[in-house]
Amino acid sequence: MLSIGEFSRICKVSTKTLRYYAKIGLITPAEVNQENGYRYYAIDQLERMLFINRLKNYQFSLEEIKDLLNTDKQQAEKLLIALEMKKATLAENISKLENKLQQLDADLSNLQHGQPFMNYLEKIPVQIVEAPTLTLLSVREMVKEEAFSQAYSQYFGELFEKIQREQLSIAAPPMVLFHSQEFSEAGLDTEFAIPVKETLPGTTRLFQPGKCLKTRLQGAYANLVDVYAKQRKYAEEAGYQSNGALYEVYVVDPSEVTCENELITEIYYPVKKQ
Amino acid sequence: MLSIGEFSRICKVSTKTLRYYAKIGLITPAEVNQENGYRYYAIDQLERMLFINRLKNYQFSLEEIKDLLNTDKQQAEKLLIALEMKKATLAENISKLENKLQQLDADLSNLQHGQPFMNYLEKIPVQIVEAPTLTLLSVREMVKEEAFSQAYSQYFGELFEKIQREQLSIAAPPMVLFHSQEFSEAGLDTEFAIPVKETLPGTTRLFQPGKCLKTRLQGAYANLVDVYAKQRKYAEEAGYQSNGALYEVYVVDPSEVTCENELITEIYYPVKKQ
DNA sequence: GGAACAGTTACGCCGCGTTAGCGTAG
DNA sequence: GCTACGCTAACGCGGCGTAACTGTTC
Repeated sequence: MLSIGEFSRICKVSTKTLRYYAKIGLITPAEVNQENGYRYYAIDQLERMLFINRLKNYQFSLEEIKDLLNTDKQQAEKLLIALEMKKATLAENISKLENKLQQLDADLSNLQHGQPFMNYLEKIPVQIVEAPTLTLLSVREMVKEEAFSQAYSQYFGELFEKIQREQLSIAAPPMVLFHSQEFSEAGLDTEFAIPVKETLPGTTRLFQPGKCLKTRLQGAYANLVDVYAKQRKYAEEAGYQSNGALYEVYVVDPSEVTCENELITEIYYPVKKQ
Repeated sequence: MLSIGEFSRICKVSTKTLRYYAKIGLITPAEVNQENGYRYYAIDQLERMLFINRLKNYQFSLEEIKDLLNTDKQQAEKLLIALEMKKATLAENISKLENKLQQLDADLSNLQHGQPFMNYLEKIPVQIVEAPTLTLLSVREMVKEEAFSQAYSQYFGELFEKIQREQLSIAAPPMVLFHSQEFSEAGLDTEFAIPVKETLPGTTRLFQPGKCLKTRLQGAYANLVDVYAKQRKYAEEAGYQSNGALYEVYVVDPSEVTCENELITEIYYPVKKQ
């Protein structure tokens, strides 16, 4: 039998943590002295504790670990699935962090070349254009932000299939319209669209954005927010106001690009004079 | 002037978050209506908000961000330093995660080949050996766990320098002795040592571990804990008890290795019969 | 007059660390 | 009798989300 301190030293887990784990039922000492409440752990419990540490390392929550430990029997199966899921999310986290690191690096080199970090809004160019009228083949759905990239591939996949089936011809790169500019938990009212040359009543629709603020963005989608802000600011200063759904044109397809810096996106913000 | 909702939509920041930021003084609305308490933000504040988002993305805490925003004047300098530090910690985090991913993958493939994940303790081999007597050149310091790898390079660097200066000859790979097996905030009482052939009174010391449990570990240091546990268990079952400082021999130098799997470490646990 | 928006206060989340105040083992 | 170790209970942390209830704007 090991006292909580001894157990703590061997596993490199603080006594506070051990008491906490006992409280939440993750690992309870093999024996508790009834008189003084002292906890005593069996040597065999080391294994359980190490297992907990390992899973914790893999970013499992204590709740998940408890669950995995409690399904004693066919854990092999369940554990395997859980590990594979964790592996996926871990890999995802890593790639997100790598993107951030890349961006940070870009910002750093800007700064080192004397570019003022804070004035980037000034440098985003905005044009006023008469946007071309288009015929769109589209689907419109409520999409949550975190599910956007998944929705993107799904809906454009469907649209491209339809284009092939109906033997339509593509007139311009794919685009997305945001009908609500709300930022709510329900997600955004989003229309995925591909401009086509043909007009099929009931299937395609006419899109006439009219006068727009237009910005061409090179680089990661994380910079889109900057463009939105810049366009808002520009509109305010030039006496324009919003006139319809904001839309983006994906000039370079994200799936055909190795580095985010190669992405090119055009942002259109329909406006009218106040 | 933008209402909190409009501001929220443009920056993609929830209103709850905006109110929270106002409370902690990170970004306070340009104007607050005295009658109804409504917050109104200036278009110019977009820039500050985007800056906050960017830094948050780079893993700055709100406290740090506040600090960076408040040093208005020479922020360029300060910002640069802060960004470079963040870059370093970010890179470090990424590599830690990559190590975890690698380990997870190893565990997964073990599982898929029918190796029971939970029984790894059984598979760690323990020998009983009469450990050789050595002459050590060493430094002994209190080291916190998180600072171990830094201390490792620092102290072994000093020791190697000394060996060159004094023209000593190395007798065996470097090793580390843990005199306290306590796991406390003060750190561990750690002795970094290199076995040498010469004996210099007052400089080197004799080390006679005697009978030891010995385990050779191939792979990441994260697995060391498993070995400690296994040796404890083995000792208990075989009727041994601890007899002096546990020590590790770094057969393969961690700085000369690209992949953690190539590491080889020997763990010695001095014991005597009960 | 109702929907959508605004406000406040208070509590919850995770995974412990940190007092504070006390009893116990060796 | 001292020191190291053990106990409990309560609060704190970061960064908000959520709930509950109320008031305001359009």
